[in-house]
Amino acid sequence: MKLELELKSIKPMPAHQRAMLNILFTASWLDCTITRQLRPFGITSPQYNILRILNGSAPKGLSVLDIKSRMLDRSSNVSRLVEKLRISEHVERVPHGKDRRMVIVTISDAGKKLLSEIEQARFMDGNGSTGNKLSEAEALDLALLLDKFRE
Amino acid sequence: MKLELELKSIKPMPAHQRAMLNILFTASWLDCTITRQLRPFGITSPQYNILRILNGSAPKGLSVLDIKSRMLDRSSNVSRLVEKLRISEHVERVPHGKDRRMVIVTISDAGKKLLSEIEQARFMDGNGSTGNKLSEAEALDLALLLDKFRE
DNA sequence: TTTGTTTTGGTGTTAGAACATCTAAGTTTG
DNA sequence: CAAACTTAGATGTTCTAACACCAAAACAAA
Repeated sequence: MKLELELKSIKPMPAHQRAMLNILFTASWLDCTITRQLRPFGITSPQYNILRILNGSAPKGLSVLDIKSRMLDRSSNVSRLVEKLRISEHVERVPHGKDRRMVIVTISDAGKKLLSEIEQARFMDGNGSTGNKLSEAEALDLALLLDKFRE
Repeated sequence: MKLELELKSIKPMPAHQRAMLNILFTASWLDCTITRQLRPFGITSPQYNILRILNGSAPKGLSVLDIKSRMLDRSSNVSRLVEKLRISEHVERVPHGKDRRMVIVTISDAGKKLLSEIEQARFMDGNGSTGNKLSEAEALDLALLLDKFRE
């Protein structure tokens, strides 16, 4: 649906403002659907984000700051999120050998299992994952425009 | 900067996933810059959103549910946000004549003044508002792709 | 009318975001 | 070496998002 209809906006907006509001609105919409998809698995969206980051760098682990620099939302509190994931046994924490300030976090087997379960469920869900209405070329285009938007 | 660089991602991502992550990342980035711009004015980003909505429908006011349906982030708690804005005297609340369940919220003169101050400051800021690196056509394109993404 | 349902807005609760601050370990410099 | 500074991570605090739930008013049906 067009943004103007979603927001019941009457007056037409300038193109740049429309793009900006649309980014915020679409992200909020997307975050909402992801949260809904994750709920049955007892995991939150930032926790899921961390798990995917760790999975991407497995079998090597990452330090807390490394995780933070790779996160979508960099204002979040990685220490506490990692602690939650450790309690639910989806990640493991080992002190770094050389630098005793550092903690290396790795995804556990249970964490990997959870990720694949979630991936399966999302695939089953709405005949493929969210946002697949776009063609391959359009998805590439969208990503490029967003990169440029942030410049 | 390219998303892959921002997130220090090594492996190339499928186009749809890249678009999705880019939406979330860009929105988080955008929200962060907006929050920083609003800080000197003692107002939060959802509060600012409400003020703009009310300004758009002034001099008529809107009910709480009407505001909610027009918000970017629809999960937010409009009652409490409006109460904050009422305390800071940027909005006024009057009970609806006919339907005593309803409350009509309108922007105050102080609220309008704040909005124009913010607009000025944002214009002064980074030689125009955020996201202006896009051409008019690109901004239109981006908005269209986001509309399609949500389908 | 009375009873049940829907709509509108407010509130209670919990987890996390947004900030600052703190401790310990490492690094640099005099 | 010691003192100053930097870095990594944890923690304390405040505010709010995300949910559920509640009360009152309007509405509908018997």
